[in-house]
Amino acid sequence: MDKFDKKILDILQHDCTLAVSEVAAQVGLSTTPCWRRIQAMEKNGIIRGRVALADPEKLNVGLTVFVMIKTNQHNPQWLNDFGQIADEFPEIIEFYRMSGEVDYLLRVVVSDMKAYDSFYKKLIDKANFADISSSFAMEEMKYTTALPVNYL
Amino acid sequence: MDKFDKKILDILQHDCTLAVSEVAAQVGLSTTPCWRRIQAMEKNGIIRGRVALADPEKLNVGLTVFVMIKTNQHNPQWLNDFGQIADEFPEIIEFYRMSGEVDYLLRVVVSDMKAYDSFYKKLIDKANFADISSSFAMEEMKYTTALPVNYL
DNA sequence: GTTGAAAGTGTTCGGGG
DNA sequence: CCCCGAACACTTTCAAC
Repeated sequence: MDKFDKKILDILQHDCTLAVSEVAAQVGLSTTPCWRRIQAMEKNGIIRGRVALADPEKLNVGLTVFVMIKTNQHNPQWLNDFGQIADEFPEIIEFYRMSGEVDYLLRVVVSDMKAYDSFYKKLIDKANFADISSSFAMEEMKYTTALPVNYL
Repeated sequence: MDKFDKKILDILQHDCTLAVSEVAAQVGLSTTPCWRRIQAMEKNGIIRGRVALADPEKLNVGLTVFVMIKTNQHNPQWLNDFGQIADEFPEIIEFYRMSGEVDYLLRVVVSDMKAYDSFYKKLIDKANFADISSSFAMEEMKYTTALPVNYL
């Protein structure tokens, strides 16, 4: 991972529709080596994939809710079960196991409060929690899928 | 947004490297109308862009921290200033204005605890907070950029 | 909506320095 | 690392149904 790879990755993390020749020009390489570097990063998994990003408002999922969950069943079985449940809900787009007070944190996207209530009921119907609390996002100030490349 | 558009969008949200002909086959359309639908969704902003996704571990930003912030300056000026500060930090990849107890929530990615401490110091140096607390993610159970298409 | 086809562009590699 | 170049695939349109 030299500076060329970092630049290439930074560009592609913001826009992957660019032609390889265009990327090459921006980083100061010719097409062939630039293309080879991209191939390499795809092969070794640095680049996980390329996806289209959709507009939440236009998809009618403008409400983001963070759900903090505490459990009293701290075993692999429960964790595994809950992981599968989370996979079934397309509304759950992020899901972390946490340290500290809260055991799990979810980011959920729905259309509105009513839809969230409906989601909430479905969720607690499927899994058992010691405690669950919801925090509502009023505004998305920043959202990027581009990871910083300067910790290397 | 009929069922064809939903299917197309769902596919592209998971993989946008597919050829239009491939997408068309999967949704049960021929290439031309499928291509037209994609163009339309790009034009009206349903599709915001196409990006490459990178692997956090391999980029050395495997530690996700959620930062909960309270302020005592509830005015547009402070909000605007803080928004600009957040933009300057590539470690801040998500940033929400919240309702309830917490005023703002950040998702921050860094390499390790030491790097987070360094980030933390830089952050509180630039902005003034009434209260700030950090929650650390132990494990990323689920992360997807694909929004659900069934709230339409 | 469909098919088929043409033209332009980018990819994906060879082989050269 | 650079350049050249050729084969191929895909995109992008158009015309006709």
